[in-house]
Amino acid sequence: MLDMKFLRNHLQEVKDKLKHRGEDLSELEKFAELDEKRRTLIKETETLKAKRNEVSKQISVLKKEKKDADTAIKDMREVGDQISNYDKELKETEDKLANIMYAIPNIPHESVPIGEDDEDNVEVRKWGDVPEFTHEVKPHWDIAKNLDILDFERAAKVTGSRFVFYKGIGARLERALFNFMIDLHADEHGYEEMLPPYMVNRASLTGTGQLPKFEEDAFRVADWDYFMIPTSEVPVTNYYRDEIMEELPKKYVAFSANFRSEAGSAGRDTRGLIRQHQFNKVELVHFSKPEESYETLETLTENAEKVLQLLNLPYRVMSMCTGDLGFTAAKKYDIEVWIPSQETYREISSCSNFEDFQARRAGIRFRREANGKPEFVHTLNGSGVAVGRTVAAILENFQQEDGSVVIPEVLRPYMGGREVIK
RNA sequence: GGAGGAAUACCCAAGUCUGGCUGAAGGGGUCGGUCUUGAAAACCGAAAGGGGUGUCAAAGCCCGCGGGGGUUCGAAUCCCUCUUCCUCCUCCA
Repeated sequence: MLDMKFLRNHLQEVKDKLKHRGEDLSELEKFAELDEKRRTLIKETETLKAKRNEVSKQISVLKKEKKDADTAIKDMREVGDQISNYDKELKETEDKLANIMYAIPNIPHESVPIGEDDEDNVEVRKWGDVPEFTHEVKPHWDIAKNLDILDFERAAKVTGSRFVFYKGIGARLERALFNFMIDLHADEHGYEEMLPPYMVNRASLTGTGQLPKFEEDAFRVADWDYFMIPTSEVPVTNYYRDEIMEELPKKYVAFSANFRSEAGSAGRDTRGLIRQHQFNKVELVHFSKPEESYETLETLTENAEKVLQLLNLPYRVMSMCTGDLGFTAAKKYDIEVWIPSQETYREISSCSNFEDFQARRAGIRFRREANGKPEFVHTLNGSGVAVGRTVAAILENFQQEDGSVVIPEVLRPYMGGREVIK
């Protein structure tokens, strides 16, 4: 959510900055009028309330002195009716205004490249050498089927499409990966570890920006108004919702399963681990002071890259252009890992600075000085990294001609010393 | 699932029965000072306190005592409802 006062005073400027996002901004057109109406109504109702308070005190005095207060009481009865009329209209106006504010995307940072879609994203850096194979390159689902470590068919029977069973050494690989990632971030990068709830309430999803606009992307628990988390960003960021944080910066590494309906993705990545309704992810979440958040975004991204470097997986870092930023981010880097069977890089991590966009929605603040006014923190998060896609990348990048897969060295202690999956 | 109890500002905590200058006592904490080699403790002093409106800034005004609604001229206080936490019983990985 943007700052209403800022929007009021810089409406044209905001419009200019948002126009490259490619989002529907028609809601913004109604802002000025509703904002004006709101403030007019506030003035009117508050004038009446001040009067009522005044006269009520007088009534109290009259009664103590045993004088007649009937006229005043009668007058105030009418004033009370007027107040409730104004309040009703005010509430309607504020609800409309809130709907608009919740629907306006974040303002892109000045360093974000201007562009329409993923074609216009800018490569920031590239790491590692893309493997060259002398044998036929297989997709990870074929490799996994031969090794009997993933079972998509039975998952489809047991649940439905876009679910998977990890089996045997495949399950061990997944577990090894997220343990390795959590340990790296907790022990080497100084993150505090967290295991969050996998379901959250509506207020939490509104706080981080998934609601109200993107409800169709989430799995909702019937009869509860709880939602399965699409990322642990949601519970971890909302950990401090409606609080004034005493210590800043704070950073957490959280592991969770993530649940996404993938509405609108029908037909895309229908095979394999790339796009599942449920997948594991290690997530990095930062709460930072405003002036430090862009430095933090770089650190966060480097922390995520380190995972791929240690696993020896080739990747590139892309700066998302204005048209591909997503609703909530002011700036976003995607880390994309090389997937040999597709001869392309695929997103494995997304690192974003939301500035105060989420903090304003979620009411997360801090004090600069002991008695200072509370200010909104900046929130950031990034995958560190998506576990299922890492499994896919490992199977494909380290596949051997005989169908076996070499396990990256850093994972071997987590794999009971195994060097190869065969 | 059953029976009770509770929720007040950054934290603790009065006020609720008996509605009326209660931004809301009192502490803690914070800040400044005395003392001390330095600190702690003790003592002295001070400021501020969440949101909105307003403004260059402020003053002022409005809201505000877990959330929402109601009664009343007037609600922290009375009524309804929801949520969360605690105790006991029941159940349970």
